[in-house]
Amino acid sequence: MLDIKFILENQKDVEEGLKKKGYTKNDLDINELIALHKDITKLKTSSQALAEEKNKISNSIKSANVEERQELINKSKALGEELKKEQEKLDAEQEKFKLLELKMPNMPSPDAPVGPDDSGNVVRRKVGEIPHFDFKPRDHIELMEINDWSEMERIAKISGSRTYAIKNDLAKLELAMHMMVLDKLRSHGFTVITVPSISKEKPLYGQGYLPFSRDEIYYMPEDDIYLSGTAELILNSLRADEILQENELPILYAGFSPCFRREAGAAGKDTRGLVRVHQFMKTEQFVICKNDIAESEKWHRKLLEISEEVLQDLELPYQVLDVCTGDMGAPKYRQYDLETWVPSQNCYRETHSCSNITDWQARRTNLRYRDNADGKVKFAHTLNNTGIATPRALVPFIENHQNADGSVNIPIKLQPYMGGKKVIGKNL
RNA sequence: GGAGAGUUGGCAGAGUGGUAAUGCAGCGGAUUGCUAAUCCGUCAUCCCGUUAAAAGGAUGCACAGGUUCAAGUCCUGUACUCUCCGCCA
Repeated sequence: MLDIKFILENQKDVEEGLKKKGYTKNDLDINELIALHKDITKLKTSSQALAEEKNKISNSIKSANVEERQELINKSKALGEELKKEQEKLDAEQEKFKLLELKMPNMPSPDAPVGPDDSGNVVRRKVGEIPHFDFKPRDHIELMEINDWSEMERIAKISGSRTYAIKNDLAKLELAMHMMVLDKLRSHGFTVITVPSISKEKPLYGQGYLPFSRDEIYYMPEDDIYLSGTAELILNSLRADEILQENELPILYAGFSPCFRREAGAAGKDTRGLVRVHQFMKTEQFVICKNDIAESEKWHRKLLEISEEVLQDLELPYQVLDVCTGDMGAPKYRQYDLETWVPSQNCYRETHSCSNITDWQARRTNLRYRDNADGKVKFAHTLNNTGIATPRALVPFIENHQNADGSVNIPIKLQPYMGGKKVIGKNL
């Protein structure tokens, strides 16, 4: 959500920002928004004048004598009727305004690459060496089969497509990765928190999932409840409607939760294996900081650095993608994706997504803090990044670390979380 | 699932249908000076207005309705919190 005052004062910049994000006038016309705002202001002024008059009369009734009293009551009643009509008009206009306002994307950073879609994304750097195998490497599905690590076919009959069941050391590995990342985040000052995977509707608007991508979300009508696609949803609303003290900031959360996605738009993509499933586990990094672009950009770099560290600890080759304006989602100001090398696909696949949302979400959740310098109440900035998401992260992990016999090496940083094991596999 | 109690500003906490007390914290100012105290203003959103302020006004007591000239206060519904009972990993 953008401040209407900002839109009024920077109309050209906002139009430019919308264009960069790939919006046309048909998608979203800010002139419509501005016209509505003008109407609303007019209606407010006239209805407030009416309310003022009515209040004056009402307040005089108490001390009026019997003769005057009935006349004043009648007058006030008449004004009340008039006011009600004005109010109804105002409410209708405001409702329209709100709907439009919720559709307004965040303005992209001037530093973000400009492009229409993922073709405009820019690789900033590649880290780690792509492995060269002196044997024919297996893909993660074969590796799971020969090591007795999964029940993919059986579980599909029970839970449907895009689900997974993994077992033995691979199941342990999944949890070990989360434990490692949670410990790392704790050492960086994050508060470890496990959060629900169910949510009411309002937080989805707060995050900016709605009104944009309803198709992606599981909904349970009997309870009017949604399944969360990420802990970001919950963490973003955890402090909603609060006015924090500046010295409480930054707030750093390391949130762990099962995550659910319908993958409605992904039919045919990644149908086999662990890359794209309806239910997964994610450890999420979430930051609430001051309304200061230098400050939130600092945290943006920090979050990216932490997830790069995670991939380095897991000894996985990856690249840092600077996501372009047309490919980043509506809430984002700047977005970096980390893509990790997947040998069987001979390409990098997204495993982390690191975003600076500035105050766009905080306006939607009404999350504010009192600034120490001027005592004013301001909207906070929020940021989020993946810590680790499984089972997707297991795909590059077992493929990159595989041996000729199908066993998989465990990097040294992860070994403590695997009971000291250096290698896992059936024949060990 | 059942019974009862509750929800007032950043926090604490009054409020019997007639302009939301008071204290603490924050911010601004004044004053005295001795490391702090005192006093005044401000301290949720919006309108009008202004170079910027000030002054003025509207709204705001969990949310949504209703009754009334007038609702924090009365009525209805919903959400949430607490206590007890039931069920339960």
